[in-house]
Order: sequence, then structure tokens, then C-alpha cells
Amino acid sequence: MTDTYFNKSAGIFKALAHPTRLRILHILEKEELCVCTIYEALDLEQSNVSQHLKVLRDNDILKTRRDGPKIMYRISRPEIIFILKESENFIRGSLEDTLEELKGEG
Amino acid sequence: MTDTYFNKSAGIFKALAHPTRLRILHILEKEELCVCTIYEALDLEQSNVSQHLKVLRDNDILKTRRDGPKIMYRISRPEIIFILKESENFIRGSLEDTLEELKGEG
DNA sequence: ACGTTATATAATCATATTAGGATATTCTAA
DNA sequence: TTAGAATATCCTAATATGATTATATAACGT
Repeated sequence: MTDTYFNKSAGIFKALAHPTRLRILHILEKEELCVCTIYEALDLEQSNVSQHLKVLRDNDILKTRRDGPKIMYRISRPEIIFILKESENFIRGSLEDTLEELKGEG
Repeated sequence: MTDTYFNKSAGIFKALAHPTRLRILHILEKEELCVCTIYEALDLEQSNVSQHLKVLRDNDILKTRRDGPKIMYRISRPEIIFILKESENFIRGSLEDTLEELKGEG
């Protein structure tokens, strides 16, 4: 594993490390959407969403396509979905662990 | 998906979003290690490593066990390994995509 | 109790990130 | 070519993060 690999990898995780960006990815899991739909769906400022989209784009997590006046965003690769799913599993699993431990102590 | 879920999930990714922490996880993939081994292996300050370990612990990514004077660290759950592997696949995949695109343009 | 080793915490400073508002760019349609 | 819609960028203040140095805690042997 090289130094640049760890940097790049850290960049991916940093891009994923924001609730708003995760919410964006969540609604993009189902379908490709334009910016306007995204910020309306999440009830956020357009400029704010645009900045978050840039972070995701810069890290190749999202791809874009122009459709007339709109820019359509989509998740670039299935690995992203897998990562999100595994993090969900992780959270569920470690929650269950914690409950087990509490039971053991009680 | 709740608000707190996205916050927690973002916390996980934030914890993973640093090259040093990824390097720590990389050497912990193979075996449980004490702090001293980790900071020597990575050639880093002990206090610095200790702080990074705390971030990982606070997010339930690492678990600890005392062994005499040493504290042994290990990865808490297999999902973490899966996430790291998928991010590796992602990076490789999007690199290949980029090469394809360059070929298409040439 | 004392010294040693292993680890954690605190304080500080420099840098990065975020939200929100304002402005700029890009495209479409007329 | 201009108006208007969609998106991106710039600016600023508040907050978060990271590395370093110094200090504190915990376990062990004597």
C-alpha cells in the first residue's frame, strides 16, 4: 500500500463524511437527479448542495450529465452503494454488540 | 433513514478519513497490536497515534483489551474490512474508467 | 512507596471545512 | 442577443481538525 493510495482512500472517506452528502447519496441510490430536485428534496440552500456535490464529484463518487439546462447527477460506481450498505451493517452490528454487553453486565 | 443515522454514519466515515488512521487499520487487519508496535511501525509520535486511536475507538471501529501494561487494539467488526476493501475496488475501478475515457478521447 | 514502561489527555497553534449570502456562469428559448 | 432558469463559484464568519509539546494516568517490578 502506497502513501498516495492512503491519501486517495482518505479522500473518498472524507467525501462521504458529511450527513448532507450521505443524504444526497441516499436519494441518488434510486435514481439520477438534477441539482434542483436534490436541494428541494433535502430542503437546503442551492449553493450549499452545489458545494457538497462538488466534493462528491471531485472524488469521482458522482458523475454528471447535462440534460438541457439541468445537470443530472448519478452515483458513479456500485462500490459506493456497497460501502454505504456495509456502513449500515456496521452500525447495526455494533449497536447489537452494545446491547449484548449491557445485558451481560446487568 | 433518520437524521441521527446519517450523523452516525458520517462519523464512521470521518473516522476513516485520515491516511494515518487508514494505515493503522491496514496493519491491524492482520493482527491485534499494542500502541507501541503501531507507532513504531508507522514511525509516528506516540501521542499522535494515541489520538488517532481514540477517534477510531470512539466510533467503535477499534476495540481494546489490556494485556499487562499494554493496551491491545483490534478491529471491532468485519464490516470495517469490507468497507476498506470496497474503497480499494472503487479506486481501482474509477482509475480504470479514467484510462478508458482517455483512450476514447485520444 | 519509587522508578520504569506504556498509554492517554490537555493545551496550543495552524489549517481546513461549513453554511449562507451574493455574484457569476452556462444553457435554452424566443 | 437578450431574458430567465439552473448551477457554480466567491466571500466571510464560525467551527472542526491535526501535529506538537508537555503532562497525567495506569500497571508492573523492586
